[in-house]
Amino acid sequence: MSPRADAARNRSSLLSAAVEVFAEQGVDAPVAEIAHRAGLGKGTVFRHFPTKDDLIAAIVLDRVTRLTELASELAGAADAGAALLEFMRYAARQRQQLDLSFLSADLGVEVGEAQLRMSLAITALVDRARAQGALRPDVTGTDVMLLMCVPNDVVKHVPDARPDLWERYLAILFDGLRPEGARPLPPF
Amino acid sequence: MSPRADAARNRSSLLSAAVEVFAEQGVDAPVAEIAHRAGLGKGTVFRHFPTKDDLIAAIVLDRVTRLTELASELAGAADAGAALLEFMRYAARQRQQLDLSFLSADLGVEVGEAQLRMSLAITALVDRARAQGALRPDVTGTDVMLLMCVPNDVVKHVPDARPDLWERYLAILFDGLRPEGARPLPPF
DNA sequence: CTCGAAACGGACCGTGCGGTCAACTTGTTA
DNA sequence: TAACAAGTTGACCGCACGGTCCGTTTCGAG
Repeated sequence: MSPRADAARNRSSLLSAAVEVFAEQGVDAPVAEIAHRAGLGKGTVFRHFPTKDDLIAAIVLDRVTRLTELASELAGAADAGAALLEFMRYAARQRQQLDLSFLSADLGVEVGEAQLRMSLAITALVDRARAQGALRPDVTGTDVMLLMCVPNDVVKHVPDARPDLWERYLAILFDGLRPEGARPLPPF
Repeated sequence: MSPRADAARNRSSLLSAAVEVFAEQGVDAPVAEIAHRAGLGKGTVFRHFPTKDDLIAAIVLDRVTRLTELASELAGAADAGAALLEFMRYAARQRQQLDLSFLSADLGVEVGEAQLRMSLAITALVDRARAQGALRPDVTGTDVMLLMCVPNDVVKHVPDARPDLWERYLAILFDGLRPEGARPLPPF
């Protein structure tokens, strides 16, 4: 049986509302607020997502999937270094709109598998960029995956920052990933 | 009137216990746990620190002050670049032991002033390093202050990481701050 | 040693949250 | 349109936390 029409509509309303509310108030925002924003009752939220973490997981899954798709598309670009930079820009923009850490906090197996797929796609991108000499030889896909959240995390600490301030720190970070003048790295 | 001897002792026990507990469980750890760890009653915590935030502020104040002192000492070093790197290493180690963000979250004026003093000391260090050609021309003290938390924040996302993994990301970051091969930075 | 003030302890209170449930409404299908 | 399953609702529950309060203990000055 496919879900009832209104149920499907409400589910997606809830997801939109959750993204909005989490963006404004952080993930600690009460579930009731999300329900209200979607014009629904609190019980409905729990009908669609048995637990608040399940709701968060659904959002994270969507975002991780998008990132994976972009990384895969970019894998064929001629200039892998430029492609990687574009990927990191997209990730930063996505994270600027809603800051959810999708790395820690084990949310279910489904998200875990999606994270793994993303990790693979990023590693492919990084490997090509490194092979083309756009990255220092000792940097890995895992490094990039960990570092790609940095620009937003940094900017979060400055109040009233211009919305594109993260570009500045992405630039510094990316210069640190380049081969020019790179000192050998401590081991993983 | 100076405080009673046992009161002073208990106050410092509470601070130690709070550092321990916050390090293990994060700042959301219940106050009762801290009291228990110090072998005291919950009421005693609130006698010394009217609010949980006041307790956190006391810890932050201590750590910011230490950083400021170190930065001041290092200001006279011959190699300002090396001095700055050492400063960032100390900051990372301190933050590894207990991860408290002392940048956001306005904790009282006292902490605010201490943050300002630290900002000044770091800027002095950075200015000297830049003048010596150890840093790219367009990087500022504020940049470094924002970025010095990065290595720990990154490592936080990887479970079971070797305790000195932050060194790797500090190295990448610092290479990004160096003048070699630096692209011009987007504005502040 | 005495005694008052300072410090302590932990039962207690209010609040806000995630999650439940049983009565009610609505979409769908035959 | 009848009738049932699917969906919705918001009052309700339990819990955990920050903070209060007052009876009790302890320090230390005289």
